[in-house]
Amino acid sequence: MKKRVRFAPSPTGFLHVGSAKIALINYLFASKSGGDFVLRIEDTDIERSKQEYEESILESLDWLGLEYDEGPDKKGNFGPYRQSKRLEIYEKYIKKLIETGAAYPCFCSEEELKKEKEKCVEKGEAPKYSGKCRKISDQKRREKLKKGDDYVIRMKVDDEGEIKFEDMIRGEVVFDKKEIGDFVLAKNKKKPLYNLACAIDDHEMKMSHVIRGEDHISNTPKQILIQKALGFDQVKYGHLPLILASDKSKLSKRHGAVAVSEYKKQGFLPEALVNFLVLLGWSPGDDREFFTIEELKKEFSIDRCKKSGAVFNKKKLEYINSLHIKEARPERLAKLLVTYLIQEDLLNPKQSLEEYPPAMGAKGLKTSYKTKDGRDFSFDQIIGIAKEHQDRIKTLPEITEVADYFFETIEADFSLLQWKDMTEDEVADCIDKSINILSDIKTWDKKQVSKSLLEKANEYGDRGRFLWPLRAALTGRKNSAGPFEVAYLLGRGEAIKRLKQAKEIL
RNA sequence: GGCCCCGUCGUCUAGCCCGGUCCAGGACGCCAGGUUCUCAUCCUGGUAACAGGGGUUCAAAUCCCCUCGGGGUCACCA
Repeated sequence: MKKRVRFAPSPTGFLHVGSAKIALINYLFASKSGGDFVLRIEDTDIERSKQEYEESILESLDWLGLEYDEGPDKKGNFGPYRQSKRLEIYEKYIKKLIETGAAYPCFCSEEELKKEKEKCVEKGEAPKYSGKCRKISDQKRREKLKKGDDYVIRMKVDDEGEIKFEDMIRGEVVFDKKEIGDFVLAKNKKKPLYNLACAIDDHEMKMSHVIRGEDHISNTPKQILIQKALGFDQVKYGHLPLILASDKSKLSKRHGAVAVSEYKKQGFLPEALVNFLVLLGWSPGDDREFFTIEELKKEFSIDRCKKSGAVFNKKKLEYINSLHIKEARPERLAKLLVTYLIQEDLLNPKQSLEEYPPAMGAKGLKTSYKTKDGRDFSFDQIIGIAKEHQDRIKTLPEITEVADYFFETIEADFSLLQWKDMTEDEVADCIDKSINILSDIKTWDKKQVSKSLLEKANEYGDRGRFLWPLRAALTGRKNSAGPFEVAYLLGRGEAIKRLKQAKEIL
């Protein structure tokens, strides 16, 4: 039978990396076997659910590349995919549960319940509803209902027996029924609560497996009880360990960045986050660590998921990110980097209307760039910079620190230009030679620039005597990419200009 | 506190099911060295763990029991 799994976030916040991992595992589980991956929005709590959160969750999922087959913005045979649009379905089942006697209305006030609970806690027992309203006679119940008394709907759970289920990750898990108590199914017939809606939807949407976080493990017996009362087939469950903060507690906002969107902003690549997340609790069984999503789709197996929680280690994320940056296509990287360069004001985009020849009759928007110090800068140059820095940055925004000299005026003094014990004359001579070489190059391409400069450098016993002053004059920095590449990417005009400028201060 | 879950280097993990090949392998981090005009990359080496205690066995990280430790959950939230 075709596997069907779901990711069921509630739109009460941005997509948390922990939730993202759950979504990812579901996605991979489905992909591996050609099954379906469904997105269901659990917005039964209308107070806390927000449209903007739903949108951001969808956006994050899209960014991560976790495409779902069915969902609120996709077609599907089991919709609607928002619980707030499925109220009639729940109502139907609530009626059925009451009719069959599996559930009953409870008229206890919240204050009453609170007192009862306090008593339990005092006695050192687990707080549990007394079952008081179970004993109300049919007649009295009808009267109260007629009178319009406030009530909630509770599930009848006897004290006898236990609920067992075979967890895909943990093996057999057993709960004593007497620990559960008569839990609330719905605030009223039109306001279902989580466990009810979830159990019904998992059945109605034909889920074969439910893979979710460990924090749901204690909800599982309740949902099984509902499914049994309604005569549903039992779903297979799997509870994944939580992502932990460095203090080993559940990773939450107080620990720092938790939203997927924040990691996007911080300059992590989606495939890197995915790669990192999957490694939190899963391994292929050998020493491989680098995976693309496509590889994971083939390689992933739920049997290899660990039971214990894993600490979110940002250093490792950065490392994984650096690996994926190295692998990324320079064109793509350049587009991504531009955002950060613009943000830091190193680059300014200029959009202009581009008119095609009248015969083609079209117009388009053309983007060109100017550097902070007002020079034209082409997208090809940015691609070159991306290529040159792919193995120098761990996250995208670092580009503004390591490549700023390409975009603004630089300053170099003698102490910077000097290599070891070189004199001012020697430095000046080296710069003169560089200017001549660059001026004489016929075709300005990377190979030619490198070759000509390297030939000269090799004439020195210590290449640094030529290369260091050159690079320092070009970049104004102690640390940077190599002089050939920088000279080439800067362009002949700017490179020579910078060299002449360096000479002036000598 | 009740219930449930978990426990291999600081962290992510392999090994555990099917005891010996494990005085425990890989990765991140950190430290040292090499390559390089510099930095980064890259390469080499080092650092560091079977939570503890009992069993079972010729042999235990691996099987059993107990203890300890950590986490999750106990809503008319999801």
